[in-house]
Amino acid sequence: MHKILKDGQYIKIDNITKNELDLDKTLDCGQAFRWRKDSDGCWVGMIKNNLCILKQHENYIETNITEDKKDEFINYFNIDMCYEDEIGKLDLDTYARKTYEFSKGIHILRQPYFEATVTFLMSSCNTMRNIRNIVNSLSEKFGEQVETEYKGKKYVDYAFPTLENLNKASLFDLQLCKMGFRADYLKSLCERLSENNILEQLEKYVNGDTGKYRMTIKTLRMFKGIGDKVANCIALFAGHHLCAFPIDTHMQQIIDTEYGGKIDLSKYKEYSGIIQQYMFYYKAFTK
DNA sequence: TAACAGGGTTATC
DNA sequence: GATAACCCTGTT
Repeated sequence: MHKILKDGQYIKIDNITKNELDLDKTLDCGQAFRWRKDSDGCWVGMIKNNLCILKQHENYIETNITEDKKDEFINYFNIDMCYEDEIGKLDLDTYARKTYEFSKGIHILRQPYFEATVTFLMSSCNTMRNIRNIVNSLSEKFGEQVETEYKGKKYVDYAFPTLENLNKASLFDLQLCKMGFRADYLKSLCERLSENNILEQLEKYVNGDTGKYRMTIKTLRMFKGIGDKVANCIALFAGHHLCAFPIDTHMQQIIDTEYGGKIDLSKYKEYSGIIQQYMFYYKAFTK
């Protein structure tokens, strides 16, 4: 079992391999769109307002995270859960087992609600590359710039915009970020959240039971541009409702070809969302 | 090189 | 249940 140790002024996750937490897969599997890998093989990205630098080694993960930020780091990467124990123990059907073997190392992140909601609002009828361009553009225009230095190298990034700042943007400003028809959805989202920040309520439902999951989906679907698929993505990647099972065209294809058009999620216990991500990753990255 | 199709969906007829 | 809303990319 891994441990969080001090490594000079920073912390490192010790005794952890790619089988448990694989940064490449986790940060590039379509759940988050703002992380980038630099020329030294470090993953660079923002956790709230902190610019994080992470590097995977064979038996540990190196970070620039200080002790006082430890808890939110553990929380973001769901390091508090051992996937090899939990998922490895499930009695999986053949296809699910195959996708698990291929995709293991993916952790489901706990992303901030506002960021995930905006991100997946941008995802409808869109490609990963476009989504990436849009959220980066939004961050550069409306997010706070953050700089840091690690091992003699300077890093610059932008925090995801706050609701307050994004709400100042006009429809035209938003359209400059190349989001097309989704600009209307985003404008409407910001306006409604400014009157009554419903997402703060949903924060209280993070990791919740099925009742709270249903409430989360119902609430999210009240916004323009959020249907069942997008709501489930947000519930899974921000709300950490691991039972959420977003069905896009790829997942529908898998259900049709591998499960005869209907899939029984109960066999995955409370972890169907994780299995969904394994299947999605398998389909996206094998050909 | 220009033209075109289609993509991780939703809202609205 | 069909259709259109946009920007980008790959293909021809």
